[in-house]
Amino acid sequence: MGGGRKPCCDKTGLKKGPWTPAEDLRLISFIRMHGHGNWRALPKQAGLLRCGKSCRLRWTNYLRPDIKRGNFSQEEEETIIKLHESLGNKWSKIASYLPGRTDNEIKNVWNTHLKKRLELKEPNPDGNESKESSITSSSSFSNSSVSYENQDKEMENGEQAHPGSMSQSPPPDMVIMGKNEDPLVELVPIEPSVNIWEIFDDSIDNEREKVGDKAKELSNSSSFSSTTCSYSSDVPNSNHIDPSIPEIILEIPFEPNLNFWDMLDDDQNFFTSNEVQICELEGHQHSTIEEEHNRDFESRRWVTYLENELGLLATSEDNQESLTWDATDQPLDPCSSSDETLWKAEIDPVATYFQTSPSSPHSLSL
DNA sequence: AAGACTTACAACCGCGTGAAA
DNA sequence: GTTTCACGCGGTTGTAAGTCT
Repeated sequence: MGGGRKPCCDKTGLKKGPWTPAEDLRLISFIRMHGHGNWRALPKQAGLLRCGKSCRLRWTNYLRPDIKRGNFSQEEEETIIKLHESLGNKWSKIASYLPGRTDNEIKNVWNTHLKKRLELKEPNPDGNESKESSITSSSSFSNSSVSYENQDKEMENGEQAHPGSMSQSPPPDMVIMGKNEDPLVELVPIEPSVNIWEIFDDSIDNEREKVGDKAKELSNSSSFSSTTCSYSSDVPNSNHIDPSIPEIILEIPFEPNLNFWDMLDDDQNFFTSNEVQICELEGHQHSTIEEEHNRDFESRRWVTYLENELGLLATSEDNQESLTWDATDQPLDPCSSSDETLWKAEIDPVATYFQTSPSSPHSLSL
């Protein structure tokens, strides 16, 4: 055969540029349901107008559940510097020593911060680096830092780190860095990540629980997210699509202006405020357990709302069948009285969130 | 206040490589 | 053994956001 290298895919008609929330959602839900055994075929199966490469990149660099977002710690930066000394520009190799960090992210950090810092340091090795290093460690991620703190507190309150992240890693608060053969063995703290999977997991798992035979396997835990553990093992890495898993990702219209990332980024505030309103309406007290309960509830409702906004709920009969959990099944939560109206009324002001710019994870770092 | 400039990072592109046919 | 396919990697680019003047 031969004839030179073929392009990775037929680019005609394919979308390029920033991903929209709808695309993200579609990709996430598809991978969540079917895994990503074949990136080339994935966009077609998922109904995405992207090439497989683009999907893979988006997933591995941004949407993967074990991505740790936010600023690089001093330890991480030092690790990168050391590893770069010995490995050079082997970003993926370096990334393998930094759980939750992607090669792309590390590459960017190196090119934007660390390289410059080292260049600055070299002529004056005695110079104090603390000032420079603070550029990356503290400059641009205040919001996510706050979220980390919140999550830390939540975990102190007994909630486990999201099991979907770092599923292959040692205990969530600390991991042994480095492989056996490598001299670079360090302990690097792993911060819990701001994780949209806490939302997606819950909603999607709920759907599976309610419509599929897999339900019983998944729903035997009393805690909210513990059934969603070990994402990476949860996602089948094969081409096989389990016919028993209901298809729920089919008809998401592309809405480039939806900005659910902002909401996700802001979910602390967002959910809290709505939580307060709803619970005030319904006379709930704010015990810790109830807060968790309510937040989970709001998360689910928000996803429902999002799906509704995206047209996911009402586009195909099949989908509808599998997506009626919020309307036909028993309430998801004691707080829920199936008052979609109330929910929409509460949420509508937030809909303005959806109408600004295309989604950008930047907001995480602002 | 507005334009210019800089920074940070998501995304794209092309190539290398291993597996399968 | 050769060819093709698919994936992953590293370099580069585009652009939004932030800062400076």
